[in-house]
Amino acid sequence: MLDIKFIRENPTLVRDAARKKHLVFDVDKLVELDKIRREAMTEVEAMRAQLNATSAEIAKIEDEESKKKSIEEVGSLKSDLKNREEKLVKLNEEFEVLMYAVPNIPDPSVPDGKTDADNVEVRKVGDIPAITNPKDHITLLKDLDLADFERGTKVAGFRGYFLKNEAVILSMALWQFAMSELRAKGFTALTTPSLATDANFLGTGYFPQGKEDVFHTQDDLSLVGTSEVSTMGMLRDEILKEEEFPKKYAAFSACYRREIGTHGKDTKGLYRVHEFWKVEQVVLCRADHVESVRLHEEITANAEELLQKLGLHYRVVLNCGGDLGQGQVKKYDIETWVPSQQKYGETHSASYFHDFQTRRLGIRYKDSEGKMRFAHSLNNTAIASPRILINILEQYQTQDGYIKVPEVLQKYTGFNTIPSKTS
RNA sequence: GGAGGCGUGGCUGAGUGGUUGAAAGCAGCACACUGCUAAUGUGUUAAGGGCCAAAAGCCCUUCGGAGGUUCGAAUCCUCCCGCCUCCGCCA
Repeated sequence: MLDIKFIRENPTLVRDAARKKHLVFDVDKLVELDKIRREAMTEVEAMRAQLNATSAEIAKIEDEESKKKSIEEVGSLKSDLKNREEKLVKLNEEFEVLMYAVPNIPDPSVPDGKTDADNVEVRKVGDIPAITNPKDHITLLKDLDLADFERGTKVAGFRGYFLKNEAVILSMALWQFAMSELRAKGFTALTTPSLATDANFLGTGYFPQGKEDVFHTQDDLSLVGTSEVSTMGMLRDEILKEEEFPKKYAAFSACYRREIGTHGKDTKGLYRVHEFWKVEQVVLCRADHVESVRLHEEITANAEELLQKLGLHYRVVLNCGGDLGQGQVKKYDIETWVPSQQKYGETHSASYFHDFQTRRLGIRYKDSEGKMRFAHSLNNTAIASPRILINILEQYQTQDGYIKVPEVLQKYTGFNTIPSKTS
């Protein structure tokens, strides 16, 4: 959500933002509605003022007879007011719908483009591992008895899976590794609720537009697709202390995604699943663009450092306008090398929002001049598993059929290799 | 599952139908004073919004949330949410 005053003064910026993000949004309609709404508001408020003044007078009247008379006189004013209030409520509802659909303004450095195919590569890090005839992760998982997809779908339906044996331990090692690294950088470790109320989804920008993408329960709670929802929600309606900034959280939770728009895509294996686990970096800072940018680079670097320590080859891409979410100002995706496909697959996503989320969530602080301000927010993946297992298994496979465990994980796994089970 | 209690400003906490947007304390800010670095005194400090070019000013809304009663509600009624206590149940 943006400040209506900003929208009023900069309709062109909003219009351009929608165009760049390839979103349909009618700014002129919003500005016009805002005008009508304010006129109605002024009217209603004037009537309320009159009513309030009259009530105050009535309180002072001693004589019962004239008191009664004054009370009767208020009647018509009240019914008139009620009518106008009802109209105003409707206008406000319409206004709110549009306000929740306003796109945030992308940074000028965001390239034009429609889909992820138009994203711009920023850098490649590490070397493409030299593996002849690499097996894909599904084959590896089956050969080494690390997953069961058949019974996964039996139990959980399409995209269901069981991880088994070393794959389980490897996943847990990854979470521990990510947590330890981030804690060493001053992040606060959290486990967060996977079930959350609508307000949290609305506040982070996933609702109302993305309502179809999440699982709902019969108790008005929905399953989060990322712990960003619950972590940001944790601070909803709070007034924070400026000196606490930047607040950095390493938030771990199960994540659930319906993947309704992707039915035909990535139907095999661990790349696109309904249920996974993720350590997420969530950061709040003071309302300062430069600080947001600095931290955005920092959380991107944090994720890269994890990948480097894991010895994985990856690249960073700058997402184009069409590949940005409604609230995102700028986003880097980190794509990690998948040898069997000879291409990169998305494993991380780092974005910043300015005050788009915090304005919806009501996360504020008092600045040094005593002015109330909305904080800025950012987030990035640290490690999402099982997806990252694809890259590890494939990049660490050997010609002999076993898989080496990345050195930094060995102290968590307690083993150095995942042996081949096939003879 | 049963019974009861509670939810007030950054924090603690008073307030049960009419200048109460809300006492008091703490914290914050400003000024004054003190030769000692923190105390004392005085004043001041809620948020969101509308009118306005802006300031000043005026006005509206907000005492967990949503409705209702009333000329008038933090205060009465209904529902919902959250917290606490006791009993039961389960581990």
